Amino acid sequence: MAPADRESERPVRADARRNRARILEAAEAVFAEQGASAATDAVAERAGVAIGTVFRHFPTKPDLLRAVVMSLQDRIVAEADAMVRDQDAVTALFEFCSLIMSAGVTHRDVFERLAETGVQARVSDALARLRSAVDVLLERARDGRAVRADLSTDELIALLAAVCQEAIADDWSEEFRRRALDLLFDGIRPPGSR
Amino acid sequence: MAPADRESERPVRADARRNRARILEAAEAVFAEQGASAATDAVAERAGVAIGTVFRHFPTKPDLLRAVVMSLQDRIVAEADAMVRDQDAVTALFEFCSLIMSAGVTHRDVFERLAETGVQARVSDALARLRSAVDVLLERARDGRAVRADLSTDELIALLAAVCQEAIADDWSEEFRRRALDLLFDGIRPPGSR
DNA sequence: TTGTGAAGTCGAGCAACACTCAGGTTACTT
DNA sequence: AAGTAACCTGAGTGTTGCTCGACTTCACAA
Repeated sequence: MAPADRESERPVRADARRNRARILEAAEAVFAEQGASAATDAVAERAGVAIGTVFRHFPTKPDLLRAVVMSLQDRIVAEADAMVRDQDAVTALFEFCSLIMSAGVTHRDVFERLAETGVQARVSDALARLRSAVDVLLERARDGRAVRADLSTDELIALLAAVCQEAIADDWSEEFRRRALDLLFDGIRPPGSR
Repeated sequence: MAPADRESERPVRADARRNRARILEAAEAVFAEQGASAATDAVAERAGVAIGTVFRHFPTKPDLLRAVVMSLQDRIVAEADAMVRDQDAVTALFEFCSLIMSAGVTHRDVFERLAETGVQARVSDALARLRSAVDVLLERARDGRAVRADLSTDELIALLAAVCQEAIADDWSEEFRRRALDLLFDGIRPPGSR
């Protein structure tokens, strides 16, 4: 019998893990500089590995691009998640939405260039990973009568994602972003609460 | 002196115009079947012309894809434009938004496949071409006290485009689409008008 | 320490694709 | 009918995503 079948899988070799990280880092830099249409060779060179290694870790180019997006989203998600834990006010939901939009617009150039090659960085995906956090915020807001009672988490996420996505795509100014959220929230508020 | 300098450009040759139309038609069919990553050869073959001809009319592949999108949008825009002229009720604005969303979702598969190669079929572009129509509808709605007075055409277009875009990307059901519009409009209505 | 095998790396090479261009063809003008 | 510019053709070029068999390195055990 195998000595240690914990997880039933052997641990990833150290050099492999190191190379993976290097490639990801290089890819982010290269794609940010030259756009998503940059050749994979460039990524390999910058990472200090051969082409084959890149394709071993990320079998296809979309896979690599997706990984870059995920790694970016991870940071945003972590940031948003931390914020939720700090805030306790009823307005936290609004602030949260505002933060998500700002974060998206900040990394706009990278998302934009990635989109050129057909890799969508869907805001709704990022928000889906924050579903439990949104749930908490929404329930608190409902209790505080800050939003209408019949609003579901799915609906909130969908609308927020929609506005966010467009804000990124069209590079809305901060003023315009705030105005959009205001309009959105006025519709979300319960009747007669203005 | 030139005999007829009307437009100062010679008319396009008949065969060229014919070929352009054929290529566009073929491209729409091929991309709908095989996705936007289909080779340009396939389009040329289907259109019954040589590769060079395709690239003469559409110098780059994104150009071709964009042209396909434009031709699709043209139909939707025409449909929406006709609707605006017929309707006269205050609810026309809502119906208009509903139509735009439906049209987008109907052609979802084509837009989706085009997006794979990085060609965005932006709803906001289509709406920008309908700006004057939206303007009319919005003014009517404002006069009828159906929307708040401080809502600008740009804001309306931006929000509508955002929701539409997401509806297409996430393939919202008709029920969900209606719900989203309801939420959006409740926020657009003037204070105390529910 | 040293042997062993699997996991990882390497990079020349292949296939597919976007795009070019020199030469032949066709549609308009006079 | 003749001239000419626009148009079409399709083999060819350069680039890119990806493969694969030979080689190397790590992890673990004896």
